[in-house]
Amino acid sequence: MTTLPAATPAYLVSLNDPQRRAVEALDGPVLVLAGAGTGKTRVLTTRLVHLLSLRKAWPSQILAVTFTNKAAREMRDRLERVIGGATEGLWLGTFHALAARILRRHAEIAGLTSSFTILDSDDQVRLVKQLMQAAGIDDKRWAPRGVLGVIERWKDRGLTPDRIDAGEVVAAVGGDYAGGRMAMLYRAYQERLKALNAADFGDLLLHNLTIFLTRPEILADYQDRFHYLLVDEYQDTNIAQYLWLRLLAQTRRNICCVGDDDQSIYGWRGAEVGNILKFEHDFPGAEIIRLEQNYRSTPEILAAAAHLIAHNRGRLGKTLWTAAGTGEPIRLRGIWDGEQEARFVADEIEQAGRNGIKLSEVAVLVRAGFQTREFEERFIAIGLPYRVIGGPRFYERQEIRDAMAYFRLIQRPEDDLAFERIVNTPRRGIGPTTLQTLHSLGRDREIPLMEATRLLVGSDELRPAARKALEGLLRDFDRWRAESASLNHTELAKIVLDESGYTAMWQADKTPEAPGRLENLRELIVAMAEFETLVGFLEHVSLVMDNAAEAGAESVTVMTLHAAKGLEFDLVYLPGWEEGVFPNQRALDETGERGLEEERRLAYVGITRARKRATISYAANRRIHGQWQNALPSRFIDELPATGVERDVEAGLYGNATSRGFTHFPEAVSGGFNRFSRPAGFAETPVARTSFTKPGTFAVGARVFHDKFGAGSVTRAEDGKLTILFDHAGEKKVMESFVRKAGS
DNA sequence: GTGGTTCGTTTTTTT
DNA sequence: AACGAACCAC
Repeated sequence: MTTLPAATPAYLVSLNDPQRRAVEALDGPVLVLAGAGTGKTRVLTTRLVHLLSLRKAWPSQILAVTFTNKAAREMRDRLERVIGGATEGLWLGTFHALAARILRRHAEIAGLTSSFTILDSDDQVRLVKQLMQAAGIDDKRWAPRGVLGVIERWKDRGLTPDRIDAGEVVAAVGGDYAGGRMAMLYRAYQERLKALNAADFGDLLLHNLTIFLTRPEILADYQDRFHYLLVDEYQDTNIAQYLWLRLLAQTRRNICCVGDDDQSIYGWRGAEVGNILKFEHDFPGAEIIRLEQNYRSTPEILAAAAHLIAHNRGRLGKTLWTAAGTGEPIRLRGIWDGEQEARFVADEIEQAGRNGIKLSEVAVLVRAGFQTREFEERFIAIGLPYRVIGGPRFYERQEIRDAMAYFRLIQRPEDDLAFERIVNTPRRGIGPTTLQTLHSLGRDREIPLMEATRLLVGSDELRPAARKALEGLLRDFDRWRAESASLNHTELAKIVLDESGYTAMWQADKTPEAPGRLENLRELIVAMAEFETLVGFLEHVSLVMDNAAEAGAESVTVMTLHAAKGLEFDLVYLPGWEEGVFPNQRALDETGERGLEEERRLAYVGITRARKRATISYAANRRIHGQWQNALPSRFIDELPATGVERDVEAGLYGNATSRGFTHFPEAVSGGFNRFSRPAGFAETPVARTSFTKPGTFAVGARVFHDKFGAGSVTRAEDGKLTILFDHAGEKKVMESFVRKAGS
């Protein structure tokens, strides 16, 4: 190593050699391969500290990207602790938050305005479903979620509809889904988003790419601005994110990516391990630094993890080691059924608690969310305090989204998705029929639903009850909007929830969840208070808000393996290591060998969460979807080392054969992607599409026909609104769109 | 338009 | 088994 400067800053002294190199290699491309528990976060923050204290760059010239808000928050907190409040101007955030910031500045280039909304997944699905129905595509044969999944994977790859149409991506995965009409649906979806002035999460990145590629001077500006780039969890980046980074780093080439190819577990949502594997190729002359000294786990835990992950091909390769002395062996337990497995785990944890282990240092890590239930039931039965991480996020809860829809609609009356969400919540007697009428007019005139409502309440088109309800709603919104100018936004929010009857709706609700929902609404108001404006708050909710109540009482943590990445516990329980469950059968079916390797990395992540002891278990019988099933031990169990693992399998679990006699299922189905290649079946039902007349078609005296009121004569015509004397229904005011020439 | 009943589905999940 | 969506009867 080079000679140390006279005064080595304190923050460098306690680093080990590779860590220090990773901190000090400020210029040029650097890839830090940081194994589990090797002090990655520390290196990242110290590097930022180093950059700033050497005055290599101002905070505003540094771009630091993370995946989760939690990671971004942690990094900022740690940084501020070391250097005080001087992080002002630093571009630190998630890919999506940073991309949104850039997109707001240049929204017009992507065909949006700077006030565009960011859709949540619920909005997305509803939108796709509508498009499918409009196109006459059966949404039962092809799940809207599936369609959305394909679109999102395309976006993950940076593919715009043009590039799909150009056939550039011959193997565009999922192109044959929805009867081969995916490309058309994708285009329609994007057009609809543009019309709504909205973007989904994928768009944030995708539009950034479009801006950078079509406006070189804007790209140059950002390239010039960011002197140093820092990227966390690089193994989780998708292609769009990779392209985004590459464009920004192209000129200065001061990019430092930190990641671990062995912990890449998000391939199913577009992450490309390839990005980390080909870093050297993309940035020639890149320095590769391996962090291999583990400060977390015992040698037994590391050996088990290493032995297992060695079964994967195409790794960059790392060998974790530790200075720590011998610990306990990994424990392996074969158990009769799932219930007894939960009993075993619960009893052990209870025992550990009595022996002075803090429950907050114990975790149960499962493959899939549904597996938590068995443990919860058992924990409740014996009174063991626990918490489940995951489940719906705060802002994904129904009541929060409903409330947000009200706020969105005040801010942007043309937000049709928000309108649809709350037009009949609480119940106002607005059903599908009325809604369809609104839609027809909106589509015909190309006006938002709110505007269509305004027109329709001035006519006799709607049933009196519906008309009255909508009139009231419209008045409410006009009033709220007027008040929003003078009132503070939390006050306004309270008024809206109160006057809309939304709060009352939940107060009247007798289900056990109702009180919790009211509590959440109060929490929402509290959260709002931290923001200056409603707009600022809306952005926060779409992009940044995550699960509250992280810390808390002394309790066992139950969560999925995915959620556990980045965390550590003294004692870790890894139940359900059975073929089909883990590795997950669907992962195997859909992505074959690649899927298997990702499952294996998941196992690796699981084991390496443990500081002192890892306990793996599997059950011979398990009830899945209410049906009892036999299960074979996971193949991963065979991949654990012979030494350092203590095996204890109940006698007679698998007949007389050992688990090894008749191993595993045949290899994954060849071809994969079986949900994208279903045989063609019955014909699709085309949806009847009424054709509408354009305004100004009818003059006084014209004979017309209306679906509801029958035939009649026009007595007055103005501005698309007609007064008609119907032969049987009397005189009515009617929107021109809803009548046609008599006899046609 | 609403409320009750049956039918079908069921990974992982951040932003 | 359990939840949500779709369907049917009021």
